[in-house]
Amino acid sequence: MPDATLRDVALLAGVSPRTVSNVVGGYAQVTPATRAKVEKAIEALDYRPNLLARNLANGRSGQIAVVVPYLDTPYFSELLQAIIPRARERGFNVLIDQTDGDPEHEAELIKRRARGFAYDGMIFSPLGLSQAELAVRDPDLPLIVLGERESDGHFDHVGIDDVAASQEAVNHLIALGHRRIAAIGDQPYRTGEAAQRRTRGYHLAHEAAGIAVDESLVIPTPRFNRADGAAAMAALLERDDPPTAVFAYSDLVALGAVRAVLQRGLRVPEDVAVIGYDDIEDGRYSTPTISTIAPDKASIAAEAVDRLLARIEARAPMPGEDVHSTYTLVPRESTLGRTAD
Amino acid sequence: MPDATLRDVALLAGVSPRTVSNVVGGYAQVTPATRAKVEKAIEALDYRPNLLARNLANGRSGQIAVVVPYLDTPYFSELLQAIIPRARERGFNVLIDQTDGDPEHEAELIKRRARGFAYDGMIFSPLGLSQAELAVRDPDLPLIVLGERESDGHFDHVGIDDVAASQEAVNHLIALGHRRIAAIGDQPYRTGEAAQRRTRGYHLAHEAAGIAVDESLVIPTPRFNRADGAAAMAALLERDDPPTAVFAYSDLVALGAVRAVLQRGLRVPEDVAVIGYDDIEDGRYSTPTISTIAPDKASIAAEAVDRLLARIEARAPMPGEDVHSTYTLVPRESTLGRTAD
DNA sequence: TTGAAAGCGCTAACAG
DNA sequence: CTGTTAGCGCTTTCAA
Repeated sequence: MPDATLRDVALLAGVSPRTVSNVVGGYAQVTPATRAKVEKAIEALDYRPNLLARNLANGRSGQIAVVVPYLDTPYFSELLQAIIPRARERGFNVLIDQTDGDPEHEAELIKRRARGFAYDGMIFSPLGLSQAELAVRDPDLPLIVLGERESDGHFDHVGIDDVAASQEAVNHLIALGHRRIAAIGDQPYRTGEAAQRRTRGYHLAHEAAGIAVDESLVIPTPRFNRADGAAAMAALLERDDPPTAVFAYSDLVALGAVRAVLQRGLRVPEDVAVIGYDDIEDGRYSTPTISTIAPDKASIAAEAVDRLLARIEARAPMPGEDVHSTYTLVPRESTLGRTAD
Repeated sequence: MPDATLRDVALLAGVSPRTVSNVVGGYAQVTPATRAKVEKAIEALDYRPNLLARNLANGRSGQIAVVVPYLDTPYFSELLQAIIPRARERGFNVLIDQTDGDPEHEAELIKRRARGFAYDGMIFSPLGLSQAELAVRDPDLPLIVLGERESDGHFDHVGIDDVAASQEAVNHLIALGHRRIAAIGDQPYRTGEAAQRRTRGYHLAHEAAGIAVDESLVIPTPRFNRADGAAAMAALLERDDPPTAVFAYSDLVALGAVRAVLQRGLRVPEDVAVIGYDDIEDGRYSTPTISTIAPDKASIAAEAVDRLLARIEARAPMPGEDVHSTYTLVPRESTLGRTAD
C-alpha cells in the first residue's frame, strides 16, 4: 500500500488536515486530547511527512550547499566535519559539491542556481574565482564565502587574517635565527588571492625584521599538495645557496617539502626548518611533526553556518560583513626539533 | 518581482503549460517553431524551473545520500571524491552525512527515512552496525552497503574481499622473512565485522605458512586512526619480544605505528616493517612511504552509484548481490626499505 | 483551537 | 504535437 498522507491521518483521527499539520509541525497550540488522537492515528498508519511536499509549500528545501575545491584535501574535509553537525543541529541537511578549483564550475554554481532551488543557501570556498567573477552570482542566493578574500558587501566572508598569520609564521622562523627563508606555494597568475596574501605576509615579516627578500626563494606551485611541495623543495635543494627554512602555504605542501628534504638524506629542522599552514591531522603525526598556523576550524564552521541561516531566515538581502576568525601559531618538531615528549 | 513560473512562460509564449514543460524537460517532441517561441519567453522572463515543485510532482528528489562514519578520514573523503562526480554525471546531487560510527545514529538513518524523502536512495558505509541491526532498515529505501559485510539479499554490497586482501598483506611480510608479526586494529567487541575479517586473513596467512600465531600480538584498537596506531605500537615496543613486522588495519594506523617506531629511535623497516590498508594519499608521501592494500576506489564508487541508480529506476525491490571489487598489494618503503627512486 | 479551501509550481493522463 | 485538467502532499489564510 502507498504511504499514508496527512489527509489519511486526519480522516482516521476524525480531525481536519489542518490540525494534523499543526501537531506534526508544531505550528500552533493543540488540545492535549486532539493531539493524542492524532498521534494515535499517525502511529497506526505509520505516517511520515513527505518533505518534498512540505518544501514546496514552504518554498524552502531545508538544505544548504557547501562547495569546496577538493573534498579529499584534509583542511576541507576537517572543515566539513565541523559544518555538517552544526547545520544538522539547526535542522538543515548539507549538500556537498566539489569544483576541482575550476573557475567555470565555480561560477556556474553561484550564478544561476544551477541546481534550481535544491538548496536555500551556500557556503562557498572559491579557489579559482576572482573577486570580479564572484560578482556574477545570483543576488538572491544567500551566500557565505570562506577563505581569504574580502566581502564586496553583498555576502558574508569568514576566514582568518591570512596576511597577519603568514607574517607570524615567518616571524617564527626569523626568531629561530633563519635568514634565508623560502616560500612555497605562491600563485601569481591565479585569480584567487589566497596565495598572494601569504606572500604578502612573507614580505612584511622580512621588512619588519630588516631582512632583504631573495625573490628567487618565492616558489610558485600549481596546487597546494604534497607533490607540489616535494617538487619545489627538491628544486631548492639543487641550488648552490639553498634556504635554511621554508614557509609552506599549506601543511600538505609542508609535508611534501619535508619528504624531499629527508629523501636527500638531510634533516628537518637541523638542515631545513619547515612551517606549514592549516593544522591538519597529518601534521600532528608525521615525522617530524609539522609546525603550523592553526585556524580555529570549529569557530569558522559555526560562524559560517549561523550567518548563513540568519540570511536564509531573513528572506531578504543583508549587508555583508568580513568576519575574522582566530588562529594560533603551533610550533612543532619541524621548526623546533625533537623535544622531550 | 517574484520568480516567473512555468505558467507565466506559457502565457507569454501563447502556449499551454504542458508545452512549456515539454520544452524544459524534454519530455516529448516539440515543433521547432513552438520551441523557439517558448525559449524566447523563457529568456525574456529569466525563467528557472522550480525543482521543489518538480520533485513533488515526480515523487523523486533527484538526490542520493552517502553516509560514512568519518568525513575527515582520508579513505572516505577519497571515496566521496569519486562518488560525487559519478552521481552528478547521472543527474543526481549528493547529500552527505557522517555518523561517527555511532550505531544508533546509523540505525536511525536507514530505519525510518529520518529525513523524510529528501533522498531517493543511500550509499551506506556502516561501522558500528551489526548485520542484525542492518535488518531494521526501511525496506523501501534503495540501499547500497559499502565495506566488508555480506548482503542479506535485500541490498547490494560493494567492497573488496577483505579476508583475502589481509591474507595477502601478511603473506607479503612472511615472504620478506618475518615470523613475529603483530596485527593492530582488531575490534573483537565491535559489532562491525571489518576488523574481524582482517584478523581472519591474518590467521589464514599464518596457517598457510605453517607459522603459529602469538595471540598476544593481535592488538585491539578503539578506532582506526593515527593515535591508536601509535599507542598500540608503543606498547608493543615495550615488550621483551617485540614483533619485527606489523600488519596495520588501515594506513592511518600504519602511519601512527611508524611514528611510534621512529620516535623510539628505531628504523622502518629495518627494525620493524609496517604494512597498512586503504592506500590513502598520505601513505604515498610519508617517510617512509607506506606499503599497503589498495582497493580500487574508482570502481567501488562507480559500481555503488550505478547500482543504486538502477535500484531507484526500478522503483521496486531487487534481489541483493555481493560485488567484489578489485584491489592490489602495493609494496613501498615501509616494508621494502629505501629503494632507488 | 479547528475546519474549509486555496494554492505552492510542476508533471502527466486524457483527450483532440 | 499540444491543450485541458487533475493531482503530488503539505501549509496557511480566512472563518467559525
